[in-house]
Amino acid sequence: MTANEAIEALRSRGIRLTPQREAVVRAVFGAKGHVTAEEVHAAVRRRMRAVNLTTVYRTLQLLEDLGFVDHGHLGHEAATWTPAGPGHHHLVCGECGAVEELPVGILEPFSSQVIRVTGFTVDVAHFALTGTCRDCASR
Amino acid sequence: MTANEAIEALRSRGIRLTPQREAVVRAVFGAKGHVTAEEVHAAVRRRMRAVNLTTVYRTLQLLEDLGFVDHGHLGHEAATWTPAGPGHHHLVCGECGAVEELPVGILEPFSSQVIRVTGFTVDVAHFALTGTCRDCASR
DNA sequence: TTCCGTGCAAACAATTTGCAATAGA
DNA sequence: TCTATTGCAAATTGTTTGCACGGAA
Repeated sequence: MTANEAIEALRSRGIRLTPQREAVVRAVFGAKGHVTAEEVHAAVRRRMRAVNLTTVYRTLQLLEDLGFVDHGHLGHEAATWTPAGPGHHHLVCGECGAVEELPVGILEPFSSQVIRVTGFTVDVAHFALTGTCRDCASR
Repeated sequence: MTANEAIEALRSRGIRLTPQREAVVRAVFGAKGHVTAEEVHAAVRRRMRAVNLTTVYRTLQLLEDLGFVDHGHLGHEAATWTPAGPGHHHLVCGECGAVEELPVGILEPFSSQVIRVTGFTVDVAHFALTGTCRDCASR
């Protein structure tokens, strides 16, 4: 889904299209990777005079409810948003903060085992796993 | 490690043993499972007149630095502490909040694959995975 | 016109920090 | 004694909420 498609989807569902919402959509879909609400806020401000952080949060929430974006937690800090998609798992180094992305498929055997044993459907992408990266481990 | 052992270990390392610290140690080691700082605070208060929440946080931090306890995150709310140990992984149901514990061993094949491919040593127990439990999934 | 959406300020929860008073060793 | 530890209040960070005004449809 592209920014334009998301905007069109909003309109066709009868959801009011405001310049703020359009700007937030473009910021999330236009970002390279994960963005925090603050980052979206900053990006939006670059194009519009003033948009409230609250509005950014509310719009991200709306977009998530509609299934257009997802959010996850890379660590103790702010949540991050991405356009909705298959997602990937994150490994965050507790020492240096480096983030490594893994395709969710790598956890596939694990997820199926879990669902078989416990009935739990795992949402692998929501919380990151922490650990120690190669560089920090070798110190 | 038991509460008494932890207390003895503090003493033998020349770390000042205050009644507050002793109480926090007993609260964490005496709890059935994971406890939040608030819960430790409440438990401690049951035995002592007044201990500050700040002191509870500081003591938990100290105990963690010494390797006597670990903390993890089950969801968006408060962190939880447990006596240090092999740990287990947590699956939290996003719908109903049910928590399922898994021995970390179940992730062993995954962890070794990750360390082989990326060099990352995964700390499987720190953040919980989210998902949907059997009951909620069948609704 | 009619609500929905926005901005603002204030509320929130979990946790941390500065600093003076206090109490272990 | 002398420094580590405590308590208290205030600061922080990320996020949410209440409410009156303003703007999409």
